[in-house]
Amino acid sequence: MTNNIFEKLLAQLNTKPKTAKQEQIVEAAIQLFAAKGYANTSTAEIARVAGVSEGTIFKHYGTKERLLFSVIAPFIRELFPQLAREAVEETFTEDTQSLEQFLRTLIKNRIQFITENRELFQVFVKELMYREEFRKKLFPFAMEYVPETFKHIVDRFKESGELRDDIPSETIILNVLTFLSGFLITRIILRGSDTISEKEMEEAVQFIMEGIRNSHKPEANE
Amino acid sequence: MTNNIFEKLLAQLNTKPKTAKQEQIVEAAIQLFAAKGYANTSTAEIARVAGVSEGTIFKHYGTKERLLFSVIAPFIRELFPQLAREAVEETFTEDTQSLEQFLRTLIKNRIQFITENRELFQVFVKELMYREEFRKKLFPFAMEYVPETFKHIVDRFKESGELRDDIPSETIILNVLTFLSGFLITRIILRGSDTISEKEMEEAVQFIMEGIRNSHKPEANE
DNA sequence: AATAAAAGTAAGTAATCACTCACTCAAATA
DNA sequence: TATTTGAGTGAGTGATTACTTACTTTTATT
Repeated sequence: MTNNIFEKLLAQLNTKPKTAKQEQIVEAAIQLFAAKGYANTSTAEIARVAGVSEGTIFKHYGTKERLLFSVIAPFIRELFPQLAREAVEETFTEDTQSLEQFLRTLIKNRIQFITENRELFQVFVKELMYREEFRKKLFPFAMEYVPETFKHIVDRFKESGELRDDIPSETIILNVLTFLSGFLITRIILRGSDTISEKEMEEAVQFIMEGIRNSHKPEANE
Repeated sequence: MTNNIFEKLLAQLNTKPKTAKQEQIVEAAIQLFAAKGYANTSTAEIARVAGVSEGTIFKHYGTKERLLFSVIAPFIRELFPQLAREAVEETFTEDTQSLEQFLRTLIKNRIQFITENRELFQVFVKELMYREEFRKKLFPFAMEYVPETFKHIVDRFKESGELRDDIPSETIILNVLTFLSGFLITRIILRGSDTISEKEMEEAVQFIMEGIRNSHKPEANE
């Protein structure tokens, strides 16, 4: 059913020549879906906000659901493959010196992208929670590309001794991603921040790097 | 509008003598809200699953929204005040010996509670994302009780030298909560786990305690 | 047993939903 | 210039929505 729609949309992304009204529709849809959620937004309201007839929406997108995927798909394409390839390569060659610097740059890069596309991120996360088939499509996708790209970087930092080698690389990557998803969801969605301060990002990097234990003072001296 | 509904429900929680049909309604609502989301679940379907007339739902709860809050409110009451008071006191007196042990016990305690009430946790998180007024009610509530209760424990572990004292207690608590929310959301909601393994919990505790940096080997020896 | 109050029901209601259809119009093509 | 094509329209469509109302049944009180 919904299985191949997503893939088809991802494939035909660049071949789409949008009309002016189509752009108005997409813009209105993003805004309304982010604010009220997909299920609570009617096609009539989208048409009204877009300044377009309701029929026009269905002329172009066929169903309400296909409009949703047309809106989300480009965001996902930018979020993940870029994360896994371009952004990493860029960051990695730029600041090869230290793990902490690499992590800091990468995190700031992604946080900036997401805060710039806050509404899309909101729509994406909310629908991710409601749609199992959507998750099933995306998890292998994310769980293949992301660790694949990070694995050799993690391994390299292990060899340099900067990264602890008593924990499997997969576990390390998973834990960092877990913290980051918590960070983004609480800040962008729950708190509704439109920006995240340098200080808060720095605290996050610190936490990922060091945890909370005081490892500078000797422990067994009591 | 919805402002005092939540508080009223929280207040009158224990004074409610539920009938058999009321319990069937609540059970059906939890199940359906968790699976399909509040907005995608009709009162007709709840009535059908509960084996009850649709009118009975409105007899008892008045509106669909009040049914939702009747379902969520007890969960929140158990999740937060217990977290902030009973569970902490219990854990703290039980294992006063080490920070790591305290953290481990507390985390396992909360993870167990949430996995035991997975459906309610799903409903809670999803609605939290869609309802701003709901968040505004809950954030002060959580941000008052939780740090208040943890503050003196964190301070105590700082004094004992087990917890790093170069970071404000509030930041430490916030970072731990951020990781935990990410942990629970990705596992319970996105991955849909019905249980979380001992191993995975242990890895989470490790990450919170130590981060990812290798602090055992000397860094400046190259 | 009589009465009152509460619990439960089934058939409504108006409003709203996603979506369709017959149509116009403008621009490209022949 | 004649014709085709695709964008755009707006008044529909039946289905579904949350909720109401008039009524019956069950339970509690005296």
